[in-house]
Amino acid sequence: MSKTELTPASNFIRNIIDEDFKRGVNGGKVATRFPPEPNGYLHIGHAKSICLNFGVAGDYHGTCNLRFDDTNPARESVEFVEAIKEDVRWLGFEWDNLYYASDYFEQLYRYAEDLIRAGKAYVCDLNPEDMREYRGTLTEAGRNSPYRDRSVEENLDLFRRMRAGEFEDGARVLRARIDMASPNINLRDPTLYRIRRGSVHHQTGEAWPIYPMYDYTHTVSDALEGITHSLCTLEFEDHRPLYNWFLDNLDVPAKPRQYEFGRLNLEYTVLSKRKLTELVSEGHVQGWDDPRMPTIAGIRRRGFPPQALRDFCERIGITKSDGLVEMAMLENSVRESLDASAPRAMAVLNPLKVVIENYPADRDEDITVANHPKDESMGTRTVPFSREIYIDQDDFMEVAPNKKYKRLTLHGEVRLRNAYVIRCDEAIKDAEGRIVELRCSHDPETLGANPEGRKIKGVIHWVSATRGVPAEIRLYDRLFSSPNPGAGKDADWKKDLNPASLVTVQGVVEPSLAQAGPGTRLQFEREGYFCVDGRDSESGSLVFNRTITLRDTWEKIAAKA
RNA sequence: UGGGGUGUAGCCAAGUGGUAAGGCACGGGGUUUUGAUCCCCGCAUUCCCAGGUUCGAAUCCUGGCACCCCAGCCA
Repeated sequence: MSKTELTPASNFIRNIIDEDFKRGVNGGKVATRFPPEPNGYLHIGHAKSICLNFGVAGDYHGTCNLRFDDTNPARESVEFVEAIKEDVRWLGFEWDNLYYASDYFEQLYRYAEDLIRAGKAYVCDLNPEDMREYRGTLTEAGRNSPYRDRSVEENLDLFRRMRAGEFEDGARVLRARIDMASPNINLRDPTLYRIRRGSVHHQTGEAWPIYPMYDYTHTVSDALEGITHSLCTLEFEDHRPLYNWFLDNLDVPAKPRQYEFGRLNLEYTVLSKRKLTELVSEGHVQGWDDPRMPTIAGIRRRGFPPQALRDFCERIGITKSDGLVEMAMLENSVRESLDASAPRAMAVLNPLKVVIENYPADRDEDITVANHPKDESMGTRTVPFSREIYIDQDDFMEVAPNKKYKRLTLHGEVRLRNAYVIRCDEAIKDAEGRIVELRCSHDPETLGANPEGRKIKGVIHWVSATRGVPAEIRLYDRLFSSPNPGAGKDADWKKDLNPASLVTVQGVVEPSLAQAGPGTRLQFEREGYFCVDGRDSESGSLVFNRTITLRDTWEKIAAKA
C-alpha cells in the first residue's frame, strides 16, 4: 500500500487529450502506439514512452498498438523483437494490436506511386555526397537536384525498376518534392526510399530491394492504424511539418496529430541505444540484461519491480523541457515499492563467527518470525538459532568510534534481530590482529521480550553457522561514476565507466531461502533489497543480486557524526 | 549567422490575469527488535534578466540572455 495517493502527474499531453476527448475530436476515441525499432533492447527511457502511450490509452478507454518500426533491416533482428515484447509485458502493459511497419510495405509503395503521379515525388540519381552538397547548410538554402523535374512517366518507370531490383544500392533514391530552400532542412526534398538489395529483412526476407525511410513510413503507419495522438520525443519536433505534409498530400484514412515530449535523462546513466549497444558488444557488461544496464531487462534482473518503474514515470511527468533527473528519484520509487512488497529475510554478507558460550551446543531452536514487519498477510517463517552464528564484520568494533555507534562492541550488548540480546565477552584475533571470532553470552529472557530496566538500542542481523546456506552475493554499483556521462557531443563517455560497479562476496543466508527461485525479491534485514538471480553453474550455490541499498547506510551516519 | 524548442527551489514538476500545488533531496523532532518503514514540522515574499501594460503579472507585450535539437540513402 502506497503511503500517499499520488495524484497522477498531469501533463500537457494529457491536457491536450483531455480537451480532444471532451470535445469529441476523433469521435471521442484515443488511439496511441509505441513504435520501437527492433535494433536493441528497451531501456528506462523507453519505459517513459510506454507508460505514456499505454497510460493515456488506458485512461481514456482507447487503444495502444505495439508497432515495430522495422524499415532498416541492417540493424534489426527477431531477438530484439522478442525482447521488446517481453519487456512491454513485464512493465504491465498489453497492446491492442501488434504491427510491423513492414506489414505496410505494399501500401507504402502504392502511396509512393501516388505521390509520383501527383508530381510530389521524384527519383533522384545524386550520390550521397552530392545530395548533401545540394541540401545546403543550416544557414544557406539548398539547390534543386538536376533530377527534380523528371516527368511523371520517367519517375514511375524508374521507381518501378528500383522495386524490381534493377539498380545498385545507392544508385538512386525516391525523394519528396517539397522545397529545397526551406529553413527546415527536413523539408528540403527528403528521401522516401533507398535501395538495399542484399538485405535480408527479419520479417519480409528478401522480398524488397527498396526500403522506405522513417518519416514517410511512420506517418503512413500512424494514419493506417487510425492513431489519433502520435507521441514522440523532442528531436522530432522539426519533423512535424513533414509529418503533416505527408498527411496533406496522401489520401490516407486518418489524420493523426504528432505531439512531442522531452526524453528522459537520468543521472549516472547512458540512455542511448547506440552507446548501450557498444557496452554490450565491447564486453563492458555481460549482456543487454546485465544488472548494471539501464535496460528493462537489466533492471528486471537487478530486481526492480515493474510497479517502481511505472511509479517513477508517473512522478517525473511529461514535459517539453529537458532536464537531468536525479537517481534518488528512481531509487525512491524502487524502495517504496520494495518496502511494501519484499518479504524480509536475514543474510550475512561478510561473515564473522560468533560463539554463544552459554547456549547449549546440542540445542537447536526454531524461532518463528514475521516475513514483514507491517504486513501480516505475508505470514511467518522459521529461523534456526544455534550456539554458533555469523554476524556481519561491519557490526562489530572493539570500541565504539563515536556516540552514534550502536552495534556490538567488546563488553557491549546488542539485540540479535528476531532473537536474543547478546553480550560480547571476548574478541579472538589471528596473528595479524584481525578479529576472527567473537565469544558472547546470551540472555535467555530476551527472546521476544525486552529486558526490563535495560534499553538495548542496537539491533543486528545474523545467520546460524550450522544451518545457514552459503550464497554468492553480487553487489552492484552504478556503471558510471559521472552524473552525466559523456555529456556534450561525442565526448569520451566511456572514460567514466566505474571499475567497481560489480563486487561479488561469499555470504550466508538463512535456510528458508534455500529453494528460492530466480526473480524472488526480498529484503535482507539491514542490508538492502536483493533478488535471486539463479544458481551458480559450478558450485550450485544461490546467487543474489543486490537491487538497492537501504536508505541510510552506516557510512552516511558515520560521516555526519 | 537559418529553423525549431525550453527556462518556476539542489532535482522533477503543477500553474493559462486574482496573490507560487505536489514529489524527490535536505534539515529538525517522534515511534520502532531493521540506523529501514511510519508519523509530525521546516524548506521560493517570488517564477532566466530588463523594461512595459494592468487595480493586480510566473501568466499579456517588447527587448535581451542561457541551454537543447536539426545539414543520414539511421530511427
